[in-house]
Amino acid sequence: MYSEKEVTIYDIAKRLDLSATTVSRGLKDNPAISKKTKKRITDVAVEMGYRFNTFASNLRSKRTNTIGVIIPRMNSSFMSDVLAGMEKVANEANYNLIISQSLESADKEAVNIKTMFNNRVDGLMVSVAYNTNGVSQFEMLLQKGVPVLFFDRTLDHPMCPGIIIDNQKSGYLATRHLLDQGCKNIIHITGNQERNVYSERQKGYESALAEAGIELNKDQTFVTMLDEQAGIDCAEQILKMSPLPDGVFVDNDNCAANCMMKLMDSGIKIPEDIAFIGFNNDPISKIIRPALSTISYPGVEMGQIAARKLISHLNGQQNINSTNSIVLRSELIVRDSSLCNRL
Amino acid sequence: MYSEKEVTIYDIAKRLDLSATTVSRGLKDNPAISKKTKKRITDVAVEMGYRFNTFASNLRSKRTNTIGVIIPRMNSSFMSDVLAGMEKVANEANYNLIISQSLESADKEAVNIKTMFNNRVDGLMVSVAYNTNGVSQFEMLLQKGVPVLFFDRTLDHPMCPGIIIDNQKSGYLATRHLLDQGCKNIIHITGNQERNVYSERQKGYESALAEAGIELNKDQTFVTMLDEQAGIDCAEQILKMSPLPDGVFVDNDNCAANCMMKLMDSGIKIPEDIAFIGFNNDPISKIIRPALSTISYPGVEMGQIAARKLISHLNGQQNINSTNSIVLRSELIVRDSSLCNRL
DNA sequence: GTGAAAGCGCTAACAA
DNA sequence: TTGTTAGCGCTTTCAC
Repeated sequence: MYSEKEVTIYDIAKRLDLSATTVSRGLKDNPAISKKTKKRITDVAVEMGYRFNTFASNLRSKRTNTIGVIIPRMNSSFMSDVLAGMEKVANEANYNLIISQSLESADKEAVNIKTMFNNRVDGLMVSVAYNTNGVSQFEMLLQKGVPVLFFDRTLDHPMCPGIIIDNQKSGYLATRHLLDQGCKNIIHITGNQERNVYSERQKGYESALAEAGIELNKDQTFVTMLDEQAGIDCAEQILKMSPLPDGVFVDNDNCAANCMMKLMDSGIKIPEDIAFIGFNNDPISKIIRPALSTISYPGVEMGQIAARKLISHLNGQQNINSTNSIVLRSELIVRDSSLCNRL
Repeated sequence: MYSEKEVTIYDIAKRLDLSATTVSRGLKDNPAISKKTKKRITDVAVEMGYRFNTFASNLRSKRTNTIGVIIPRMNSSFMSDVLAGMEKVANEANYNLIISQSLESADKEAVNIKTMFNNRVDGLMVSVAYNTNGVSQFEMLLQKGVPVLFFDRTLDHPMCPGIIIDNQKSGYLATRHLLDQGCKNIIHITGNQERNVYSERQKGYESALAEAGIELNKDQTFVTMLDEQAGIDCAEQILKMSPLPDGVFVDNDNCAANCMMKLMDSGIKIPEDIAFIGFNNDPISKIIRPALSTISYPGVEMGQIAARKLISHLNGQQNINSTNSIVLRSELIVRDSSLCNRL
């Protein structure tokens, strides 16, 4: 496939009557090499069309300066914030990022982990798929001393810290806010209860109800994929309920938005008939009318902290196992979709 | 950093009293190796915790089975569709994807190209950054016979085909639709006119106006970043105009949505006072009220076709230079935001 | 169906 | 400040 033979440091060395080592050092900006020699080397390298061979380098040095990231999907505002945060920190520390999507499939995630493993990532940051089960797929990495860190959707593992928000408190705050508005019959649209983020929010929902002396009704918790279709499907279910709920707490803004629209299209008034609150503070929550109340989620910060934590471990500055989890601040954001004031 | 010594095919070979060659073949499922030997090899590999060394393999074989993708950002619904399409095709053909973001910066893009180059991608697919200038940064790849293909935001290069939609026609259709609704004073909110996608849409806008006998007013073309802030800024500019425009065509749905909301918050009625049409058919266009008219953009298909094209070149099935560009179908989608019928 | 030998391009360790 | 030597782990080539 290649039209010309590759130029190596040996070719440059021969041309300049130097050793390959010197050329290697010169290209790496090693302080042991004189300015003059460096310039000669880089000039000839450019002239000869030399390109650095990452594979040979990695093979020899056994370091890749690459960090793997596995996420469910990149097409959410939250995730791209996280990635932006990680990228910035990694870049400044001279690490590359390999990003891959599990597309919410545990199988695909396992394949991605294996690929990362074979590509010898120095460390791995993961937000697990919807249906991921157990932590065994990470053992091969940990056994080789490759640190694994979870963020957002975490798993419990003694070796792997998690960067999270207080999901239970957030679920409590959201539910409590609806209760404060006078809602008495509140639906929680959530995700797989195996995922910490969703089960914690459910706990928060339950504790707020309990505190208000409202009995928990399991039929009022909808476990879904939290995508657009789920929002529409839930709306249809809600329309069949009697009595109608007077409040809905959805663990995802996009899902909430679709649910809301479907209900409004069917003549339901929001917030008068049903109050709504979402989660994540996605841009859509500001655009939709009524504007969607939600819980803020510090994506950029989460990405930065995760990357910083991992890199400081890789550089030997701070062992990653010294922390179990880091909890970031999240906040209730009240907008029109929940302001019904029925009291 | 690694706790144990790495297991190599030699270790497996020694243990099984075979040669490294045989082990390599066994792991690769080479037909020359007997079923029984294969099983012994894979079993011992697992037992010993062997992991395939991609670097050594790539170094030796001079192939990476990796395709690079450089895009402005991943956080749009359109781009994640494209990536999903590429990923599927690449996966099936046994290629890996390395994805990186230019974040709309030509400098970062150039760095990414270089990284891809050093990582010896077999081919590269690019949608260029907002301010990319010229094509020289791709020459190093082309000189080494690494094929480069553009999609969406393309550059003109005799060696690099582009996968696009008919942006001019789409711009024409959008503008024409507003004219058909009786708009006579139409703003076009677009991006850098160096980018084909935006200049072509501007051409379409201009030709529709010309056809309707409306004189072009350069003040009615806003060149912006097309992001959320741009939408808000444009709304503020529009509010200062006298007379107010009666139609707005925005080259991006998200930008359009933010512009629309800002105008509505200021008391403008849509579509009665100002009709709106966006571009891309993002999910937000369906959620916003009034629902946003737009131009559909076949992201998944674009990704699949781009990947298929590149891979068939890499496999020697069809030379990539035989095509200059592939134009996909896009369509006008009429929703409430443009239905003002002033005629 | 299996093996021996060579070398991909780089850098670590040691030497000068 | 620069050089020598060796070897990272794999696959290719040729041989049987």
